[in-house]
Amino acid sequence: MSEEMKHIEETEDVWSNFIHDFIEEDIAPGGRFAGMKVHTRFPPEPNGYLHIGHAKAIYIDFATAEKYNGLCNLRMDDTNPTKEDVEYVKAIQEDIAWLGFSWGDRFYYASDYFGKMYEIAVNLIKKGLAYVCECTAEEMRENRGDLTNPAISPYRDRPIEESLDLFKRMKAGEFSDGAMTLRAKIDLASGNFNMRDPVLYRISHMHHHRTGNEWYIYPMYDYAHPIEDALEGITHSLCSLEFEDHRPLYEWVILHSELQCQPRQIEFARLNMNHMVMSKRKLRLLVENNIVSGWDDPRMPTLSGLRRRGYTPIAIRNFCERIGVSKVNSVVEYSFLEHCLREELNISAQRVMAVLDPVKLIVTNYPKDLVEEFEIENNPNRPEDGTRTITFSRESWIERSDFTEEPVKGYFRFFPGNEVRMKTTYIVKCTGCKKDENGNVIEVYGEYDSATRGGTTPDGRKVRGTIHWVDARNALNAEIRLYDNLFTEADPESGELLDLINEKSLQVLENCKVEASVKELDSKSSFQFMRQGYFCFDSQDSTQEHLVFNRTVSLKDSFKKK
RNA sequence: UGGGCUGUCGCCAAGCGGUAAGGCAACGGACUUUGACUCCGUCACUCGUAGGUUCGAAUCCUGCCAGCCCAGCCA
Repeated sequence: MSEEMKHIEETEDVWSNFIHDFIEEDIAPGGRFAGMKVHTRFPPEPNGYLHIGHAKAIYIDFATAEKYNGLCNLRMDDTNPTKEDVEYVKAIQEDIAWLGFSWGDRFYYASDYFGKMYEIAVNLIKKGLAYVCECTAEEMRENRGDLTNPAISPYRDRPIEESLDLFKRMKAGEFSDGAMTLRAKIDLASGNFNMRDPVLYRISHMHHHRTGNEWYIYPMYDYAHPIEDALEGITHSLCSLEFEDHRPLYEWVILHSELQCQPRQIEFARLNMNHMVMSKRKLRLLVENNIVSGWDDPRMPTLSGLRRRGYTPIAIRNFCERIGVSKVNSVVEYSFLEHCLREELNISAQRVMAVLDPVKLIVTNYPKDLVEEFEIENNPNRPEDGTRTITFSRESWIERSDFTEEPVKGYFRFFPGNEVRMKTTYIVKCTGCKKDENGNVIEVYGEYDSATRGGTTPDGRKVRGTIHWVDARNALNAEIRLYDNLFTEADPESGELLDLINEKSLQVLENCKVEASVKELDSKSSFQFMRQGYFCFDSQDSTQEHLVFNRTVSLKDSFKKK
């Protein structure tokens, strides 16, 4: 079997969904796109940062093209100057590239096609398929009819020449915003409101981030999108479910535009997740009100926020792949995203030892001036990642929760009389502790067994507990930040903005102790924090004193009472 | 109320007339120099519901029920 065949077989094993069924039907002999290369597009409006919900759409658009050895374009859908800004364009490109998808040299703007769209509109008027309407927004609303009554349009039968003249003058900027619109002449009685003579063009004297003040009229999504797709030779225009009702209009525009390419629109359900808010409007409010530090605040569900929180592109892509594609309005559990990260980090993350809540351990029978070096693997799952050297001496920092005076049944870490393995070094027997006047443990004492170097037991005795630790002589003091989603489960869509903030989404742990080797590791690496989960450096603020604990990965209590 | 769409395990999701894949979560257990990871086991006699067609239905037909989307000069 050739590599290519193998690849195809593998990808087919991974997913199969209704979109593929349509595509396969289309590219099969005799199909709508027989013999053509599958061509998709991802068309964000540059009015905000991309979030995990967009990742699903990006994945579907790009991975579907990849699966059929086709192409996927990246296009800024910038047909509404009142909402868009260049600031977002770069961020969008960066996030998609970060996910590992490439649009090659096919980066476009809808605004590139304004001229062609205008020509097509003129032609529509000439064919009697569009007319200039002078209804105000209110009149339009009043005339729209309702579920059972058809719409009314007083300007519908305006002579072609008159519409042509008016439309040209609209373009020339003769009329003020809202004075008139260009409308398609379709069906005022349609049960589908999108077909009740939809607006094709509106007047706006606003400055456009790319075309400046060249245009006074801007095309509506329903008119612009099919033309953009057709001009780019898109075969499959994949979008979310709320556009199902727009498909007849999409097809109407394609048909009457008389363009060569006739793309097929296919809709899928957008991503919903518990514990996360995907509303761009709300995310923007958080940023504008400085409730978060920016779109890339690690508590945000944006791709840039998730990136700073330690998420990797592979984890997010795997997630998108495994949630599948369907037309069911579903809510994916956040734990599934966490799983995908954990799964990837377990393979790729470089390990390092750290103590979040330190208490000192003194090995009383260990020579005062002795320092021993040990080699420890960077990643037990991947020996090729090599080892690093750590030191061990008389005093170490251990986790406060790794010692107790009164062990519950099943507890097998430090308690007086119990032996514990300090990872990679020795087996240490707990001999007691020292407390302050309030009864808080301030030091733990133990005696090591020099015959157990490397953590082995020559006599074969079993030692169940193995703990992580950091040499007190050279430990780095660190502030570790635990990040979680900004939003709570509580009714994210209806609550007030401030009510949605989860105060526990950022916890700062001071006085954490991290092993000295950290300064030599790449600041973009993820690290596994023993027994607790993973943490990583914040790629925006990667000083050695600032580690970001990846809260997304299991903070569940690892010790279960039995 | 008109139009469109959807209902398979707590959550995703295969299935396309031949007798319910898989993943997440959960729960047992094994293993373990991370109580992690890994592994192994349990977890839908049933596919929104009521009928019908069929030797046979989650899959076809009909009715009903539930949910989502649409009356922006937003996308």
